[in-house]
Amino acid sequence: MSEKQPRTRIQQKNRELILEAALDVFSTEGFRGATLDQIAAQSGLSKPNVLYYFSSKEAIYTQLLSQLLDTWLDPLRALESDGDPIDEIVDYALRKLEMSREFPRESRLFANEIVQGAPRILDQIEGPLRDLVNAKAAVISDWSSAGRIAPVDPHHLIFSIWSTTQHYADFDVQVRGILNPEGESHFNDAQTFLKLLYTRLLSPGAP
Amino acid sequence: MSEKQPRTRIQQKNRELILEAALDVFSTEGFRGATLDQIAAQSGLSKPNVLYYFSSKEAIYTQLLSQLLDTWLDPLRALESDGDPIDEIVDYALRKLEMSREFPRESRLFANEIVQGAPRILDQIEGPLRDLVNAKAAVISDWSSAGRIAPVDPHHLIFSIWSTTQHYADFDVQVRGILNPEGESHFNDAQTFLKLLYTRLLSPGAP
DNA sequence: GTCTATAAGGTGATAGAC
DNA sequence: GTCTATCACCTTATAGAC
Repeated sequence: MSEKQPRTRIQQKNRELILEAALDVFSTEGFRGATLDQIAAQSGLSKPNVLYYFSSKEAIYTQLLSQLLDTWLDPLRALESDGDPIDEIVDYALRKLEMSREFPRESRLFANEIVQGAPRILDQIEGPLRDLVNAKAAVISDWSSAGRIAPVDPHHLIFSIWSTTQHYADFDVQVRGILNPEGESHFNDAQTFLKLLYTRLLSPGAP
Repeated sequence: MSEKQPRTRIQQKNRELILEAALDVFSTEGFRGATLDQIAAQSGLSKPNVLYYFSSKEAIYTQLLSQLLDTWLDPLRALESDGDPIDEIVDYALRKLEMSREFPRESRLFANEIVQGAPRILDQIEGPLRDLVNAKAAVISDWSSAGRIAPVDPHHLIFSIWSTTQHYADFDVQVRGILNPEGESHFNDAQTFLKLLYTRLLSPGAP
């Protein structure tokens, strides 16, 4: 079902070179916009050589997507039902923001895929992702019922955390174009803002 | 500087047919992913005929982009300094959400463009968009200083409104894949959530 | 394992008849 | 204004020498 297993050290190394280059190219050009020429040039290998390690352009892309989705959901998996509710949710948002800072290419790869209708990853969304989200939404819902956080729609809360945090990776060009920072990072301000946003939203005693 | 002016009624009609079809195709495939064949088929015209009305594929795309950016910013322009601060900001968010509901293709067109580095619209972002955002951020900042809303970073507040609202258009496939609605709309829940989110964020008396 | 050469099909754009 | 035919280029993928 998966790609052939790498055997030698050089095979392993070259496969990683290709995936690293492909992440660069696919994340900024999308699947259709990327070319094997670009990936080959970026990886330092020849085009036929790239196709020696992966059977097709699509094989590289789907390999990237599937191995990334797992890591991408780690922050949500880490949301625990036995912690302090507001801390758990705020920390989740901050972990997601940290992912946008550290792995913007991965975020944009997913963004490209989803904006274009998720033709190659829809199954994963309606399966594993959906289940995980529903499980965590139930946890949040319990906190809400118990009065430990202000009443809130758990699914839309999760969507808002995704969108506000991934925005700093996916729309990075726009954010920087507006804030016009000469190299300085806006992530600290974003962090402060998001902490405030979700603390105020969830603190009990709101309407 | 712009395209040739349409003269006859049939020219006007065909140009609109093409732009409408192009919006469909570009918004789901991105610039590189879209083909003239698709646009021609979708518009009901032949491929050479499409190129009779627009000099190139790129001409269609840039025409779409520039005429859309203007409408896209209308909700922000409508934010007035002499209204009730919280109402103004919440209403702005709701207007943006309404745009996502009514014009998801336009939202995705921009999303595709920005995620891929905004190669054809960066000037507009660093120019008119930046100026408008800074002007409105100043208004919000004044409200904050006057104690009429809780202290908040105005730029990141605007970013969060963009991201949370456009998410329902740009990541529509994901949202529906998770909520799994059999045709029923989730926009009402989104509306309730966003109203809550920004009301709680901005109500004076928060930490 | 890596290369050059090339096949095979797609794609943007133009020519020229009507 | 619209069509058919077609060019020139790009892109994925394979063949086969080394």
